[in-house]
Amino acid sequence: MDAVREDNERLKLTLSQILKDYHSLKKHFHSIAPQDDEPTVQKNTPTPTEFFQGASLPDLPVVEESKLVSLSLGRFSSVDEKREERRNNIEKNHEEHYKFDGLELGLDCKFHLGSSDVMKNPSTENRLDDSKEDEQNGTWTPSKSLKTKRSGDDEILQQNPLKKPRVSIRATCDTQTINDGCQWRKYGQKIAKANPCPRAYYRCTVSSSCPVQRCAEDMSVLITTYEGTHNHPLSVSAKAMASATSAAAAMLKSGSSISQQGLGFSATSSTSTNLHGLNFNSTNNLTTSQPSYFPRPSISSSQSHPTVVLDLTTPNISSHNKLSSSLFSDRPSTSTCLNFSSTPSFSSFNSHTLKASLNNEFHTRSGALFNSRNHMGASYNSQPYIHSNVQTSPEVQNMHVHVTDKIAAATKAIARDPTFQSALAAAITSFLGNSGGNVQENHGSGGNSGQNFHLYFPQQSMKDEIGCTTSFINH
DNA sequence: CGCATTTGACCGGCGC
DNA sequence: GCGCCGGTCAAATGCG
Repeated sequence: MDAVREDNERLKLTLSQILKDYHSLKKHFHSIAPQDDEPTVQKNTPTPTEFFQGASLPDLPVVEESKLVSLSLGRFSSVDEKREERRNNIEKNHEEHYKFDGLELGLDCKFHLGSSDVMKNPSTENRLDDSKEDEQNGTWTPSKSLKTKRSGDDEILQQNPLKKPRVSIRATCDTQTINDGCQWRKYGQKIAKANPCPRAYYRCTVSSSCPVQRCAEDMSVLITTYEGTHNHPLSVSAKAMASATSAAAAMLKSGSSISQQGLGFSATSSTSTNLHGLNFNSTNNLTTSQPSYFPRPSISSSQSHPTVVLDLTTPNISSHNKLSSSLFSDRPSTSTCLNFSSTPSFSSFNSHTLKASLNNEFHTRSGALFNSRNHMGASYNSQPYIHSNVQTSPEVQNMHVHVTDKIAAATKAIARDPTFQSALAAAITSFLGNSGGNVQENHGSGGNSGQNFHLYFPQQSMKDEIGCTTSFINH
Protein backbone atom coordinates (compact mmCIF):
# COMPACT_ATOMS: atom_id res chain seq x y z
CA MET A 1 0.00 0.00 0.00
CA ASP A 2 2.87 2.35 0.74
CA ALA A 3 4.33 1.64 -2.65
CA VAL A 4 1.00 2.26 -4.28
CA ARG A 5 0.63 5.52 -2.42
CA GLU A 6 4.07 6.56 -3.51
CA ASP A 7 3.24 5.71 -7.10
CA ASN A 8 0.06 7.67 -6.73
CA GLU A 9 1.91 10.68 -5.46
CA ARG A 10 4.38 10.40 -8.29
CA LEU A 11 1.60 10.22 -10.80
CA LYS A 12 -0.04 13.28 -9.31
CA LEU A 13 3.22 15.14 -9.51
CA THR A 14 3.68 14.07 -13.08
CA LEU A 15 0.17 15.12 -13.90
CA SER A 16 0.57 18.52 -12.36
CA GLN A 17 3.79 18.96 -14.27
CA ILE A 18 2.08 17.99 -17.49
CA LEU A 19 -0.70 20.45 -16.82
CA LYS A 20 1.82 23.11 -16.09
CA ASP A 21 3.60 22.37 -19.32
CA TYR A 22 0.32 22.40 -21.14
CA HIS A 23 -0.62 25.82 -19.87
CA SER A 24 2.78 27.06 -20.82
CA LEU A 25 2.38 25.60 -24.29
CA LYS A 26 -1.06 27.06 -24.54
CA LYS A 27 0.30 30.47 -23.70
CA HIS A 28 2.93 30.14 -26.35
CA PHE A 29 0.44 28.97 -28.86
CA HIS A 30 -1.88 31.84 -28.14
CA SER A 31 0.99 34.20 -28.63
CA ILE A 32 1.93 32.86 -32.06
CA ALA A 33 -1.48 32.03 -33.48
CA PRO A 34 -2.82 34.84 -35.67
CA GLN A 35 -6.30 36.12 -35.15
CA ASP A 36 -8.89 35.41 -37.76
CA ASP A 37 -12.60 35.90 -37.80
CA GLU A 38 -13.34 32.99 -40.06
CA PRO A 39 -15.63 30.63 -38.26
CA THR A 40 -14.15 27.28 -39.14
CA VAL A 41 -10.83 25.89 -38.19
CA GLN A 42 -9.82 25.28 -41.73
CA LYS A 43 -10.66 28.76 -42.87
CA ASN A 44 -9.11 30.12 -39.74
CA THR A 45 -5.91 28.39 -40.53
CA PRO A 46 -3.24 30.62 -41.99
CA THR A 47 -1.21 29.57 -44.90
CA PRO A 48 2.23 28.34 -44.01
CA THR A 49 3.75 31.65 -44.93
CA GLU A 50 1.22 33.53 -42.88
CA PHE A 51 1.72 31.19 -40.05
CA PHE A 52 5.46 31.31 -40.02
CA GLN A 53 5.65 35.01 -40.63
CA GLY A 54 2.93 35.96 -38.25
CA ALA A 55 2.74 39.19 -36.34
CA SER A 56 5.19 39.82 -33.59
CA LEU A 57 4.49 37.62 -30.67
CA PRO A 58 3.61 40.16 -28.00
CA ASP A 59 1.08 41.87 -30.24
CA LEU A 60 -0.98 38.87 -30.96
CA PRO A 61 -4.32 38.81 -29.25
CA VAL A 62 -5.52 35.78 -27.46
CA VAL A 63 -7.41 33.54 -29.81
CA GLU A 64 -10.66 32.06 -28.73
CA GLU A 65 -10.20 28.51 -27.65
CA SER A 66 -12.87 27.30 -30.01
CA LYS A 67 -10.84 28.57 -32.89
CA LEU A 68 -7.62 26.97 -31.90
CA VAL A 69 -6.07 24.12 -33.68
CA SER A 70 -5.88 21.23 -31.33
CA LEU A 71 -2.31 20.02 -30.92
CA SER A 72 -2.00 16.41 -30.17
CA LEU A 73 0.95 15.00 -28.35
CA GLY A 74 -0.23 11.50 -28.63
CA ARG A 75 -2.61 10.84 -25.81
CA PHE A 76 -5.87 10.45 -27.52
CA SER A 77 -8.80 9.20 -25.62
CA SER A 78 -11.48 7.18 -27.19
CA VAL A 79 -14.18 8.77 -25.18
CA ASP A 80 -13.48 12.32 -26.00
CA GLU A 81 -16.93 13.66 -26.20
CA LYS A 82 -16.05 16.36 -28.63
CA ARG A 83 -14.47 13.89 -30.93
CA GLU A 84 -17.47 11.64 -30.71
CA GLU A 85 -19.60 14.58 -31.57
CA ARG A 86 -17.34 15.40 -34.46
CA ARG A 87 -17.39 11.85 -35.64
CA ASN A 88 -21.13 11.92 -35.67
CA ASN A 89 -21.03 15.10 -37.62
CA ILE A 90 -18.80 13.49 -40.17
CA GLU A 91 -21.30 10.85 -40.81
CA LYS A 92 -23.72 13.59 -41.70
CA ASN A 93 -21.41 15.78 -43.62
CA HIS A 94 -18.15 14.84 -45.20
CA GLU A 95 -17.20 18.39 -45.86
CA GLU A 96 -17.45 19.23 -42.25
CA HIS A 97 -15.17 16.35 -41.60
CA TYR A 98 -12.33 18.13 -43.28
CA LYS A 99 -13.02 21.32 -41.50
CA PHE A 100 -11.41 19.96 -38.44
CA ASP A 101 -9.59 16.97 -39.62
CA GLY A 102 -7.22 18.83 -41.78
CA LEU A 103 -5.66 20.46 -38.79
CA GLU A 104 -6.62 18.27 -35.96
CA LEU A 105 -3.28 18.21 -34.29
CA GLY A 106 -4.84 18.16 -30.92
CA LEU A 107 -3.46 18.46 -27.44
CA ASP A 108 -5.98 15.96 -26.50
CA CYS A 109 -4.99 15.24 -22.96
CA LYS A 110 -8.36 16.21 -21.60
CA PHE A 111 -7.05 19.60 -20.79
CA HIS A 112 -10.45 21.09 -21.09
CA LEU A 113 -11.01 19.48 -17.77
CA GLY A 114 -9.61 20.75 -14.60
CA SER A 115 -6.71 18.92 -13.14
CA SER A 116 -8.90 17.33 -10.58
CA ASP A 117 -11.21 16.23 -13.28
CA VAL A 118 -8.40 14.54 -15.03
CA MET A 119 -7.86 12.41 -12.02
CA LYS A 120 -11.48 11.70 -11.43
CA ASN A 121 -12.98 11.51 -14.83
CA PRO A 122 -13.37 7.92 -15.90
CA SER A 123 -12.91 8.95 -19.48
CA THR A 124 -9.30 9.70 -18.85
CA GLU A 125 -8.27 6.26 -19.72
CA ASN A 126 -5.32 4.94 -21.55
CA ARG A 127 -2.40 5.95 -19.42
CA LEU A 128 -4.37 6.83 -16.39
CA ASP A 129 -6.89 4.09 -16.31
CA ASP A 130 -4.73 1.48 -14.76
CA SER A 131 -3.30 3.70 -12.15
CA LYS A 132 -6.77 4.85 -11.41
CA GLU A 133 -7.74 1.30 -10.88
CA ASP A 134 -4.85 0.93 -8.55
CA GLU A 135 -6.14 3.79 -6.55
CA GLN A 136 -9.55 2.32 -6.31
CA ASN A 137 -8.74 -1.27 -5.72
CA GLY A 138 -5.40 -1.08 -4.13
CA THR A 139 -3.96 -3.78 -6.29
CA TRP A 140 -3.95 -4.73 -9.87
CA THR A 141 -4.02 -8.19 -11.27
CA PRO A 142 -3.57 -8.59 -14.98
CA SER A 143 -5.79 -11.57 -15.32
CA LYS A 144 -8.46 -10.02 -13.22
CA SER A 145 -8.35 -6.87 -15.21
CA LEU A 146 -9.67 -8.67 -18.20
CA LYS A 147 -12.69 -9.71 -16.30
CA THR A 148 -13.33 -6.55 -14.41
CA LYS A 149 -15.63 -4.22 -16.18
CA ARG A 150 -14.35 -0.71 -15.91
CA SER A 151 -16.32 2.29 -16.79
CA GLY A 152 -13.37 3.75 -18.62
CA ASP A 153 -13.24 0.77 -20.87
CA ASP A 154 -16.88 0.69 -21.67
CA GLU A 155 -16.32 1.63 -25.22
CA ILE A 156 -13.78 -1.01 -25.92
CA LEU A 157 -15.72 -3.54 -23.96
CA GLN A 158 -18.69 -2.95 -26.10
CA GLN A 159 -16.74 -3.92 -29.11
CA ASN A 160 -14.20 -6.26 -27.62
CA PRO A 161 -15.82 -7.45 -24.48
CA LEU A 162 -13.00 -9.71 -23.41
CA LYS A 163 -9.67 -8.42 -24.45
CA LYS A 164 -7.58 -5.34 -24.24
CA PRO A 165 -6.32 -3.79 -27.41
CA ARG A 166 -2.85 -4.82 -28.45
CA VAL A 167 -0.12 -3.11 -30.31
CA SER A 168 2.06 -5.44 -32.28
CA ILE A 169 5.48 -4.38 -33.52
CA ARG A 170 7.09 -6.29 -36.34
CA ALA A 171 10.79 -5.66 -36.63
CA THR A 172 13.89 -7.32 -37.88
CA CYS A 173 16.02 -7.75 -34.82
CA ASP A 174 19.20 -9.55 -33.93
CA THR A 175 18.43 -9.87 -30.29
CA GLN A 176 15.76 -11.93 -28.62
CA THR A 177 13.83 -8.87 -27.70
CA ILE A 178 13.83 -5.32 -28.88
CA ASN A 179 15.33 -2.84 -26.51
CA ASP A 180 12.55 -0.37 -25.98
CA GLY A 181 13.88 1.16 -22.81
CA CYS A 182 11.73 -0.82 -20.45
CA GLN A 183 12.84 -3.58 -18.17
CA TRP A 184 11.13 -6.85 -18.90
CA ARG A 185 11.05 -10.04 -16.95
CA LYS A 186 10.39 -13.26 -18.74
CA TYR A 187 7.72 -15.29 -17.02
CA GLY A 188 6.89 -17.95 -19.51
CA GLN A 189 7.56 -19.52 -22.82
CA LYS A 190 5.39 -21.63 -25.01
CA ILE A 191 5.60 -23.34 -28.34
CA ALA A 192 2.82 -21.77 -30.24
CA LYS A 193 0.86 -23.78 -32.69
CA ALA A 194 1.97 -23.56 -36.31
CA ASN A 195 5.13 -21.76 -35.34
CA PRO A 196 8.44 -23.56 -34.77
CA CYS A 197 9.78 -20.68 -32.76
CA PRO A 198 8.81 -20.41 -29.13
CA ARG A 199 6.72 -17.55 -27.92
CA ALA A 200 8.08 -15.85 -24.85
CA TYR A 201 6.06 -13.88 -22.37
CA TYR A 202 7.45 -10.86 -20.60
CA ARG A 203 6.23 -8.58 -17.88
CA CYS A 204 7.31 -5.13 -16.88
CA THR A 205 9.62 -5.34 -13.89
CA VAL A 206 9.40 -1.77 -12.70
CA SER A 207 6.13 -2.15 -10.91
CA SER A 208 4.65 -5.44 -9.89
CA SER A 209 1.24 -4.15 -10.80
CA CYS A 210 2.22 -2.85 -14.20
CA PRO A 211 0.02 -4.65 -16.67
CA VAL A 212 2.15 -4.24 -19.73
CA GLN A 213 3.03 -7.58 -21.17
CA ARG A 214 4.33 -8.86 -24.36
CA CYS A 215 5.01 -12.01 -26.18
CA ALA A 216 7.70 -12.38 -28.74
CA GLU A 217 8.03 -14.87 -31.49
CA ASP A 218 11.66 -14.96 -32.35
CA MET A 219 11.94 -15.58 -36.02
CA SER A 220 13.83 -13.60 -38.58
CA VAL A 221 11.21 -11.05 -37.83
CA LEU A 222 10.61 -10.36 -34.20
CA ILE A 223 7.00 -9.75 -33.36
CA THR A 224 6.51 -7.89 -30.14
CA THR A 225 3.03 -7.43 -28.85
CA TYR A 226 2.22 -4.89 -26.18
CA GLU A 227 -0.89 -5.20 -24.10
CA GLY A 228 -1.94 -2.69 -21.51
CA THR A 229 -0.11 0.43 -20.49
CA HIS A 230 2.62 1.26 -18.04
CA ASN A 231 1.23 2.67 -14.83
CA HIS A 232 4.47 4.06 -13.52
CA PRO A 233 6.91 6.75 -14.56
CA LEU A 234 9.06 5.74 -17.46
CA SER A 235 12.56 6.63 -18.39
CA VAL A 236 12.97 8.98 -21.29
CA SER A 237 14.20 6.17 -23.44
CA ALA A 238 11.18 4.05 -22.66
CA LYS A 239 8.68 6.78 -23.28
CA ALA A 240 9.10 6.60 -27.00
CA MET A 241 7.82 3.13 -27.44
CA ALA A 242 5.38 3.41 -24.56
CA SER A 243 3.92 6.54 -26.03
CA ALA A 244 3.70 4.97 -29.42
CA THR A 245 2.06 1.82 -28.26
CA SER A 246 -0.35 3.48 -25.88
CA ALA A 247 -1.33 5.96 -28.52
CA ALA A 248 -1.81 3.18 -31.01
CA ALA A 249 -3.97 1.40 -28.51
CA ALA A 250 -5.91 4.58 -27.92
CA MET A 251 -6.32 4.97 -31.62
CA LEU A 252 -7.57 1.45 -31.79
CA LYS A 253 -10.09 2.22 -29.14
CA SER A 254 -11.24 5.40 -30.72
CA GLY A 255 -11.34 3.83 -34.11
CA SER A 256 -12.40 0.42 -33.07
CA SER A 257 -15.31 0.52 -35.40
CA ILE A 258 -12.79 0.27 -38.15
CA SER A 259 -11.05 -2.73 -36.77
CA GLN A 260 -14.25 -4.51 -36.21
CA GLN A 261 -15.09 -4.25 -39.79
CA GLY A 262 -11.97 -5.84 -40.97
CA LEU A 263 -11.82 -4.08 -44.24
CA GLY A 264 -13.97 -1.44 -42.81
CA PHE A 265 -12.35 1.72 -43.90
CA SER A 266 -15.77 3.11 -44.11
CA ALA A 267 -16.31 6.37 -45.80
CA THR A 268 -17.42 7.94 -42.60
CA SER A 269 -14.94 6.76 -40.08
CA SER A 270 -12.58 9.28 -38.66
CA THR A 271 -9.94 8.77 -36.10
CA SER A 272 -6.51 10.10 -35.70
CA THR A 273 -3.77 9.67 -33.25
CA ASN A 274 -0.17 10.41 -32.79
CA LEU A 275 2.33 7.75 -32.06
CA HIS A 276 5.11 9.68 -30.52
CA GLY A 277 4.96 11.84 -33.54
CA LEU A 278 4.06 9.10 -35.90
CA ASN A 279 0.85 10.69 -36.81
CA PHE A 280 -1.75 8.15 -37.61
CA ASN A 281 -5.03 9.01 -39.04
CA SER A 282 -7.64 6.60 -40.01
CA THR A 283 -9.87 9.23 -41.36
CA ASN A 284 -11.41 8.22 -44.57
CA ASN A 285 -13.47 10.13 -46.93
CA LEU A 286 -13.64 8.30 -50.14
CA THR A 287 -15.99 10.75 -51.64
CA THR A 288 -13.63 13.65 -51.59
CA SER A 289 -10.64 14.19 -53.73
CA GLN A 290 -8.66 15.78 -50.99
CA PRO A 291 -5.95 13.40 -50.06
CA SER A 292 -5.31 12.44 -46.51
CA TYR A 293 -1.75 13.10 -45.57
CA PHE A 294 -1.81 10.69 -42.75
CA PRO A 295 -1.08 7.08 -43.14
CA ARG A 296 -3.14 4.40 -41.59
CA PRO A 297 -1.85 1.77 -39.29
CA SER A 298 -2.49 -1.87 -39.77
CA ILE A 299 -5.43 -2.89 -37.76
CA SER A 300 -6.53 -6.39 -37.16
CA SER A 301 -8.61 -8.32 -34.80
CA SER A 302 -7.11 -11.52 -33.57
CA GLN A 303 -9.68 -13.54 -31.82
CA SER A 304 -11.18 -10.96 -29.58
CA HIS A 305 -7.98 -8.93 -29.35
CA PRO A 306 -8.09 -5.84 -31.49
CA THR A 307 -4.56 -5.29 -32.65
CA VAL A 308 -2.63 -2.51 -34.28
CA VAL A 309 0.31 -3.83 -36.25
CA LEU A 310 3.27 -1.56 -36.74
CA ASP A 311 5.41 -3.18 -39.37
CA LEU A 312 9.02 -2.12 -39.07
CA THR A 313 10.35 -4.76 -41.38
CA THR A 314 9.92 -3.24 -44.78
CA PRO A 315 12.94 -1.15 -45.71
CA ASN A 316 11.79 0.21 -49.00
CA ILE A 317 8.85 2.46 -48.85
CA SER A 318 8.49 2.82 -52.53
CA SER A 319 7.82 -0.83 -52.89
CA HIS A 320 4.61 -0.30 -51.05
CA ASN A 321 3.43 2.05 -53.65
CA LYS A 322 2.88 -0.98 -55.71
CA LEU A 323 0.31 -2.13 -53.29
CA SER A 324 -3.04 -1.31 -54.52
CA SER A 325 -6.54 -1.58 -53.46
CA SER A 326 -9.67 -0.86 -55.28
CA LEU A 327 -10.87 0.72 -52.12
CA PHE A 328 -8.55 3.63 -52.62
CA SER A 329 -8.18 3.63 -56.32
CA ASP A 330 -9.76 6.99 -56.52
CA ARG A 331 -7.17 8.59 -54.34
CA PRO A 332 -3.56 9.35 -54.74
CA SER A 333 -1.26 7.08 -52.90
CA THR A 334 0.20 8.74 -49.88
CA SER A 335 3.34 8.07 -48.00
CA THR A 336 5.00 9.95 -45.23
CA CYS A 337 8.57 9.64 -44.19
CA LEU A 338 9.63 10.99 -40.88
CA ASN A 339 12.88 10.64 -39.10
CA PHE A 340 12.51 10.52 -35.39
CA SER A 341 14.89 11.40 -32.79
CA SER A 342 15.91 8.69 -31.03
CA THR A 343 16.14 7.45 -27.98
CA PRO A 344 18.73 4.99 -27.11
CA SER A 345 15.93 2.58 -26.83
CA PHE A 346 15.97 1.91 -30.48
CA SER A 347 19.67 1.44 -30.69
CA SER A 348 19.48 -2.29 -30.53
CA PHE A 349 17.36 -2.44 -33.58
CA ASN A 350 19.23 -4.30 -36.16
CA SER A 351 19.20 -2.07 -39.14
CA HIS A 352 21.39 0.97 -39.39
CA THR A 353 18.37 3.00 -39.95
CA LEU A 354 15.27 1.23 -39.02
CA LYS A 355 12.50 2.14 -41.30
CA ALA A 356 9.16 1.90 -39.73
CA SER A 357 6.84 1.07 -42.47
CA LEU A 358 3.44 1.37 -41.05
CA ASN A 359 1.71 -0.41 -43.81
CA ASN A 360 -1.94 -0.15 -44.24
CA GLU A 361 -2.45 -3.79 -43.98
CA PHE A 362 -4.99 -5.62 -42.01
CA HIS A 363 -3.21 -8.56 -40.54
CA THR A 364 -5.27 -11.46 -39.54
CA ARG A 365 -4.22 -14.04 -37.06
CA SER A 366 -3.50 -16.46 -39.83
CA GLY A 367 -1.20 -14.07 -41.53
CA ALA A 368 -3.52 -13.07 -44.32
CA LEU A 369 -3.55 -9.42 -44.97
CA PHE A 370 -5.46 -6.89 -46.88
CA ASN A 371 -3.69 -3.83 -47.99
CA SER A 372 -4.57 -0.34 -48.83
CA ARG A 373 -2.35 2.15 -50.52
CA ASN A 374 -1.29 4.43 -47.78
CA HIS A 375 1.64 3.67 -45.62
CA MET A 376 4.10 5.43 -43.47
CA GLY A 377 7.80 5.14 -43.09
CA ALA A 378 9.75 6.38 -40.15
CA SER A 379 13.32 6.06 -39.19
CA TYR A 380 14.76 5.84 -35.76
CA ASN A 381 18.31 6.96 -35.43
CA SER A 382 20.59 7.26 -32.48
CA GLN A 383 20.80 10.97 -32.68
CA PRO A 384 19.49 13.55 -30.33
CA TYR A 385 17.19 15.19 -32.77
CA ILE A 386 14.98 14.49 -35.65
CA HIS A 387 16.91 15.01 -38.80
CA SER A 388 15.89 15.27 -42.36
CA ASN A 389 15.43 12.22 -44.40
CA VAL A 390 14.99 13.17 -47.98
CA GLN A 391 13.09 10.59 -49.85
CA THR A 392 14.25 10.29 -53.39
CA SER A 393 11.52 9.88 -55.83
CA PRO A 394 11.90 10.66 -59.47
CA GLU A 395 8.52 12.12 -59.92
CA VAL A 396 8.06 14.27 -56.89
CA GLN A 397 7.48 17.93 -56.78
CA ASN A 398 9.49 19.82 -54.23
CA MET A 399 7.92 22.33 -51.96
CA HIS A 400 10.17 24.27 -49.67
CA VAL A 401 9.11 26.25 -46.69
CA HIS A 402 11.52 28.54 -44.98
CA VAL A 403 10.81 28.90 -41.35
CA THR A 404 11.20 32.43 -40.21
CA ASP A 405 13.07 33.59 -37.20
CA LYS A 406 9.86 34.40 -35.41
CA ILE A 407 8.33 31.03 -35.51
CA ALA A 408 11.65 29.47 -34.81
CA ALA A 409 12.12 31.60 -31.74
CA ALA A 410 8.67 30.78 -30.54
CA THR A 411 9.16 27.14 -31.25
CA LYS A 412 12.45 26.95 -29.42
CA ALA A 413 10.76 27.63 -26.18
CA ILE A 414 8.34 24.79 -26.53
CA ALA A 415 10.41 22.32 -28.41
CA ARG A 416 12.58 21.06 -25.63
CA ASP A 417 10.51 18.04 -24.97
CA PRO A 418 11.54 15.22 -27.30
CA THR A 419 7.99 14.02 -27.62
CA PHE A 420 6.94 17.44 -28.63
CA GLN A 421 9.67 17.51 -31.21
CA SER A 422 8.24 14.50 -32.87
CA ALA A 423 4.73 15.80 -32.55
CA LEU A 424 5.80 19.12 -33.94
CA ALA A 425 7.32 17.50 -36.97
CA ALA A 426 4.17 15.56 -37.62
CA ALA A 427 2.00 18.57 -36.92
CA ILE A 428 3.85 20.85 -39.28
CA THR A 429 3.96 18.16 -41.86
CA SER A 430 0.25 17.69 -41.70
CA PHE A 431 -0.25 21.39 -41.61
CA LEU A 432 1.66 21.85 -44.82
CA GLY A 433 -0.03 18.95 -46.39
CA ASN A 434 -3.47 20.28 -45.73
CA SER A 435 -3.08 23.95 -46.24
CA GLY A 436 -1.28 24.09 -49.52
CA GLY A 437 -1.19 27.85 -49.36
CA ASN A 438 1.60 30.26 -50.12
CA VAL A 439 4.37 27.81 -50.39
CA GLN A 440 7.28 28.03 -52.71
CA GLU A 441 6.80 25.34 -55.17
CA ASN A 442 9.17 23.83 -57.66
CA HIS A 443 7.46 21.62 -60.09
CA GLY A 444 9.35 18.52 -60.86
CA SER A 445 9.24 16.61 -64.03
CA GLY A 446 6.81 13.89 -64.73
CA GLY A 447 3.11 13.69 -64.52
CA ASN A 448 2.89 12.24 -61.08
CA SER A 449 1.26 14.42 -58.55
CA GLY A 450 3.73 13.49 -55.87
CA GLN A 451 4.92 16.28 -53.66
CA ASN A 452 7.96 16.49 -51.51
CA PHE A 453 7.87 18.89 -48.61
CA HIS A 454 10.90 20.04 -46.75
CA LEU A 455 11.21 22.28 -43.77
CA TYR A 456 14.32 24.33 -43.63
CA PHE A 457 15.66 26.29 -40.75
CA PRO A 458 17.43 29.37 -42.02
CA GLN A 459 20.17 29.13 -39.47
CA GLN A 460 22.01 26.04 -38.57
CA SER A 461 22.00 26.97 -34.92
CA MET A 462 18.28 27.25 -35.03
CA LYS A 463 18.00 23.85 -36.53
CA ASP A 464 20.18 22.50 -33.82
CA GLU A 465 18.17 24.06 -31.09
CA ILE A 466 14.82 23.19 -32.43
CA GLY A 467 16.17 19.97 -33.55
CA CYS A 468 13.77 18.97 -36.18
CA THR A 469 13.41 18.98 -39.84
CA THR A 470 11.07 16.85 -41.72
CA SER A 471 10.38 15.73 -45.17
CA PHE A 472 7.03 14.82 -46.48
CA ILE A 473 6.21 13.00 -49.58
CA ASN A 474 2.88 12.72 -51.14
CA HIS A 475 2.62 10.44 -54.08
C1' DC B 1 22.41 -15.38 -1.69
C1' DG B 2 19.48 -12.96 -4.66
C1' DC B 3 17.65 -12.52 -8.96
C1' DA B 4 16.41 -14.08 -13.59
C1' DT B 5 15.22 -17.82 -16.49
C1' DT B 6 13.37 -22.33 -17.50
C1' DT B 7 9.79 -25.54 -17.74
C1' DG B 8 6.01 -28.49 -16.55
C1' DA B 9 1.53 -27.95 -14.42
C1' DC B 10 -2.51 -25.56 -14.25
C1' DC B 11 -6.44 -22.61 -15.68
C1' DG B 12 -9.88 -20.68 -18.59
C1' DG B 13 -11.79 -19.69 -23.16
C1' DC B 14 -13.35 -21.62 -27.23
C1' DG B 15 -14.77 -24.84 -30.78
C1' DC B 16 -16.62 -29.23 -31.85
C1' DG C 1 -18.53 -32.63 -22.03
C1' DC C 2 -14.18 -32.98 -24.01
C1' DG C 3 -9.98 -31.62 -26.04
C1' DC C 4 -7.12 -28.00 -27.83
C1' DC C 5 -4.65 -23.95 -27.13
C1' DG C 6 -3.10 -19.55 -25.28
C1' DG C 7 -1.64 -17.66 -21.22
C1' DT C 8 -0.01 -17.79 -16.34
C1' DC C 9 1.94 -19.78 -12.17
C1' DA C 10 5.50 -21.41 -9.41
C1' DA C 11 9.08 -24.69 -8.25
C1' DA C 12 13.47 -25.89 -10.04
C1' DT C 13 17.57 -24.40 -11.98
C1' DG C 14 21.24 -21.33 -13.51
C1' DC C 15 24.15 -17.44 -12.97
C1' DG C 16 26.75 -13.56 -11.18
